Amino acid sequence: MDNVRVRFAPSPTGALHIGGVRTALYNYLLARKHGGTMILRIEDTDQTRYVPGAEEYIIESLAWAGIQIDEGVGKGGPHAPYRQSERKPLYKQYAEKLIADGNAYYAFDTEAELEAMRERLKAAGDSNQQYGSQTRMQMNNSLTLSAQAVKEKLEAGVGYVIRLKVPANQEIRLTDLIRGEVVVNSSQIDDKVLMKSDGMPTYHLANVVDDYLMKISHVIRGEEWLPSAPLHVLLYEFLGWKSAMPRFAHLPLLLRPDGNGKLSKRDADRMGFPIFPLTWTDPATHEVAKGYKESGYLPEALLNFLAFLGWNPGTEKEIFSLQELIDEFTIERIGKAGAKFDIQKAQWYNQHYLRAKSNAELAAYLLTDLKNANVTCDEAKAQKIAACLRERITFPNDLFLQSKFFFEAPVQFDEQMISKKWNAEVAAVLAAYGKELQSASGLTAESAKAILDATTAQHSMKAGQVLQVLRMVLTGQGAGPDLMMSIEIMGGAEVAQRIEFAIRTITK
RNA sequence: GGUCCGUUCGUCUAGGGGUUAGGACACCAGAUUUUCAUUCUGGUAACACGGGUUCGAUUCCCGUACGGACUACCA
Repeated sequence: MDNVRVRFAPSPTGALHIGGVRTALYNYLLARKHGGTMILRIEDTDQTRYVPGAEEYIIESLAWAGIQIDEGVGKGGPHAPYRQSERKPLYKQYAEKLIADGNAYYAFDTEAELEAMRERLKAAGDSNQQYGSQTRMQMNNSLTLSAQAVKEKLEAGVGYVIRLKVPANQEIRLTDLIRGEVVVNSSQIDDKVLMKSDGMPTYHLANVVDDYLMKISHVIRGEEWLPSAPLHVLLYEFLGWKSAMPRFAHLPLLLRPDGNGKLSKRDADRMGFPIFPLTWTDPATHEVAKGYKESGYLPEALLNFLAFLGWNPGTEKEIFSLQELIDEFTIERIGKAGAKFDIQKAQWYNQHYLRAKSNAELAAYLLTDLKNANVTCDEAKAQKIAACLRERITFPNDLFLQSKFFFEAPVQFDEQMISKKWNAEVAAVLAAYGKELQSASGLTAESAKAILDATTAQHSMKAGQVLQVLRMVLTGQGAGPDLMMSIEIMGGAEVAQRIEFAIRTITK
């Protein structure tokens, strides 16, 4: 496959949905696999829905995820500009060519007239109330008006749109790389607006024109576009670009985890997982939606997870680096059915990639959190903590959460545990152990254990009899990482102090 | 409603005319771990339904059901 040119073409109406990230990823994988070009085009033809900051957000999100753009907004390239609003003057000539060829027409219908038409058809029991071959001759357009009248309206500045004149009863075929051949009868397609009354093209015209001009080889987009794909095919035909038409691949949708339907922000909020790659603050409502990044997801984990939502290599391997994904990716192996979004699997991937990191890398996460909490800790200690916590974490932040007891001595102890396990004998052993540790030099997990064994033996006990209490005394918790390692990290003096405090508060 | 798309364990999926229908996540159990977690071992669990075609269908075809997308001067 040579000259693969793909585009990710979001519209800046808000934060980038996680499904959009997957669409971008698949585009990117195909581009990289074939040494092609990944283009970012911003489809901002709807000026009323423009959200400030959305474009920057999209660019930052892709950058964070590791999806690199070769050409496009924020990057430039031979087909600049890549923002459709800036390409506005370009589109009209194509619409006019369509009119000149008799494939499109001016329409002057007001909103009320359109509404009236739909009502009329509905009342007549018509199954589809569309502006098309059945209805266009009853409407207010350049097909029904005299050339003179049209000219006058245009000159008078009467608002108009340009509509595609979709032929009646004609089979339109397209080959979708994922779904095979799709056939639609043109009578099902309405006379779509190509140019809006504000002079902007609609998505349909803009995307076809731009894909052609930008020499796009593959259009990989969500399944929600499949119904309008035949319309796009028609446009390529009318514009005389049939031979240059890109190949289509309509991706299965990302579905909500429970029940059915497209994954939405509401579902994500309700179930407590992010829907956006980066934290997004809605400029209008100031509502904040936490992102994957801020929630502690690693980009490599997210990408691996996303890649497998609708695609798989056909082998049993599930862990893929971005490069491996690139090497293995093929459109043919993309599934047809929608995929329910399973956040647990995402967490599993995250845990996996987190564990693959070195203690030094994990320590860096911990140190950052510690610093934000105004807790001082040296690198060596942080690395030791990372080492004993690394098997227990899903997110970087867990390191901080689970290591709190290292920096903060417990102030109260579980009543149940005390009443069950605490007695004078245990207190005596603990007191003796604390004393031993205080004087022990070069304390390690091994020596801490040896001393514990010796101390308990002196009291005719076994280590197991006091370990749970010891953990409670030292950490305030009933469960946690290896206690002897924890003691090594805390140091003899600190341990002794905590034991002393516990004896004082519990026996009182 | 209409059009289009889809349907293998709870979830992501592999597979494909004859298989003990495979893996992963999740879940459950056992082992290890003094705890929890990890790790290891094992387990529960699926071809939506009905007709064809065929010696044989989960796989191919047709229906049905169910689900989804679309049906704007939104993308």
